[in-house]
Amino acid sequence: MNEAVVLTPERILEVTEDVLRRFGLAKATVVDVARALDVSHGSVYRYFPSKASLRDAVAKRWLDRVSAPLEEIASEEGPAPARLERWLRALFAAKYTKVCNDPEMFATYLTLAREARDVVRAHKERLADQIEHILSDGLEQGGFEVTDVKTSARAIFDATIRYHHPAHAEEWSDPALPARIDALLALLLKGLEAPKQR
Amino acid sequence: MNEAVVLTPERILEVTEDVLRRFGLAKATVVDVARALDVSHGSVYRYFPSKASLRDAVAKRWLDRVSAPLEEIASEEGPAPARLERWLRALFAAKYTKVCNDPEMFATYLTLAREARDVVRAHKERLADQIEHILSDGLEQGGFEVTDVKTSARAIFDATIRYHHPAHAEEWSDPALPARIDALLALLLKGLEAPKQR
DNA sequence: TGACTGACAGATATTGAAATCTGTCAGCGA
DNA sequence: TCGCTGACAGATTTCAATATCTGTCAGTCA
Repeated sequence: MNEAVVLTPERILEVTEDVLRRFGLAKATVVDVARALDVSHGSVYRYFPSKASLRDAVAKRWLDRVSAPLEEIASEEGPAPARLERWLRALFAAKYTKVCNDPEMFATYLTLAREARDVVRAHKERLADQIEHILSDGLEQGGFEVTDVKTSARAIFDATIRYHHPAHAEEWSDPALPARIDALLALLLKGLEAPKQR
Repeated sequence: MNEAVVLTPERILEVTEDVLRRFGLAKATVVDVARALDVSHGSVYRYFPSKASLRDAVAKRWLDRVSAPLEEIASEEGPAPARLERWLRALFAAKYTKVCNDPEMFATYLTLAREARDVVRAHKERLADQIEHILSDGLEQGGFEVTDVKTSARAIFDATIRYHHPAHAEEWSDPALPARIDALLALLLKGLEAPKQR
């Protein structure tokens, strides 16, 4: 199944994701991963110093797949308010889609992420930076009025946490979800908005 | 220790809290509670149909001790914006104080609350109603501009969830917490604010 | 009569011995 | 030389026997 290709971190990560999908987080062992790769488990330790570091790397891959497409939106041209709204909705949709399509895998990654605290911190910072970038554009364009871009970016991230943090995923099945998101986004965008007249 | 007083639901709840504090959630049994009350465990089942219902009642008591003082603030007189800010800060402070003073007991109640889903739902609704009341006052007074009071109340509740939902308690030790709260509240209050001039 | 007891059945938790896993490393083979 | 193997020690998990707990109810006692 796995041809005699060179062993690389990348290949180990791919196979690890596969093993996690088939065995589940609790059952998946380094020995399982090694078996799927047709090597001894000692070889895996040549590339990842511990099981924890392997798990961290898997978590990072997963989170990067979330933030990469958002980076696209953040660095687009055009009016910042609409772009911020699009960016936030994309973030919510990405998380929402993941839970709906494969709740089991979502739970796996959630537990993984809980343990990979540094990886998650970096991910959050990356997202906050993207918001910050949009806010900066909005300031220049005159559409936004904010005193401190960095602080406001964190505030936006925090204020929307209910719709992107996995701890609240259970409540995303609420049928009133779209309405609640609309209300929240309207409130936040109005809070950022520069006064129209004077 | 426990005199031959009549057995009441109230007394059972008090003693149950005590037992939870001493034994911890995992170890506390109905038999322990009965022993502390100097009755057989069968007697406890006369007042609470199951261990789950006893736990629910304990969770409710705990949550009521949070919402009662907030009710005070919500029904005060005076300008709504300042009152909303005070109400939210009181909510954050109540939760924050609980974690800091007795993290173990906080963890116990957190687990308890996770299982008492109906009780928690009612608690959240009660809080949202209080916000709604303040927003209504603000509408009348002309300080707030909102299209739907109920929806906006939910949005405020959701937007501040990071600072009152126990799932995020671990992150409340961030030294930048006060600054982040200030930024979030400023953003939200600006979002609710009625335009000053025309 | 009605609040309480205590023995009971079935469900759940604990425990300790056995199995498996993680992480290391000396040595093998290309 | 360099990547890999496989055996090993100590840590962790599993599993089945045992103990404890939950929820019930016929019966006691004030």
